[in-house]
Amino acid sequence: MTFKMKITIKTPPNFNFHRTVLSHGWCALLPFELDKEKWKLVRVLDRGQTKPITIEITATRTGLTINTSRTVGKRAAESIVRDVRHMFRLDDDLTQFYAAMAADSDFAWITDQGAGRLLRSPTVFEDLVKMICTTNCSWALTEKMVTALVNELGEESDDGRKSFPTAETMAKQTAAFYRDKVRAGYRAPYFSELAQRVASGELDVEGWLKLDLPHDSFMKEMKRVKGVGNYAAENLLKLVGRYDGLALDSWTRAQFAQLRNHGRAASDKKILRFYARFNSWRGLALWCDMTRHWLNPENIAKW
DNA sequence: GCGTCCAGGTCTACC
DNA sequence: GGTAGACCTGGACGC
Repeated sequence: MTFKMKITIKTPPNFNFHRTVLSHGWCALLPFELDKEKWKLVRVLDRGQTKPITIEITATRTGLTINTSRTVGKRAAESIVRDVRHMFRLDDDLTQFYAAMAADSDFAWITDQGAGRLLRSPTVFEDLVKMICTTNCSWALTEKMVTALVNELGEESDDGRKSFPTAETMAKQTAAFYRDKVRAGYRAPYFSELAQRVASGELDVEGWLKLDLPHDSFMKEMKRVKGVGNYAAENLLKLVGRYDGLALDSWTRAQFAQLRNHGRAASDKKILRFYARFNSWRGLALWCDMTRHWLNPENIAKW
């Protein structure tokens, strides 16, 4: 497609575009699309009352370049910059994290490479819905559910790509829709209930970004959403900037066994003990540790 | 092609 | 508070 307008953003000195884009699976879920040959991340952004806009993000030595699918005014451009800063965690202060990692020879590569910024969606609502789509199923099914949500309910951008549906749009659909069209199975009623709670204002998930609660209370709050258990809540906590939970699932347990326990299964307590020295950063330390090899050339080809 | 089994995380009922 | 079984899909496997 032809891009109409270019916006640039300066990034922090330790920012690593590749590590952030491939920090976890979100770059492979619509409305993100990754061109791994050219290292371009495409994203459709919801613009509220107006048509969604498609942006293409690439990295330069000192910043990000954003090409947009149409020319926009100053306010819209500022809003796009806000969304990109949010998605790439450009305003997260990781100073203490990097200091802790640099002090441990096994983890110093994280500081050296500027890993640890976990890509997120422009809204907590989108991250929450996607997180529920990752529970209790294969990654292929997660992709299928998210693709159906975007294709069935998203709004078209200038280039025909679609945005992620808003809570208001999702609230209008029945559980049968999520079961039959999205193939969400038993999660179907969870989606309609969640969307209705958010759309009505009863549940303010965007407020989680500024919510200052102890870990256990925060977990309790997130688990009030049906379909969110320990794994989903601890992963969501990472996306709002809290890293004290390990978010263990079958994949991370298997990875730990392979990379840190001579191929033998380890108890959750043992995994917790291993990363306990990183205190409130332990969840992020674990995730970086388990995904270090993702940027090896032979692994990039698999994305 | 069909039937069966299994993995995956959360919910609910029960102890 | 802890636990067993149900939930649902898709892939692997055997026939």
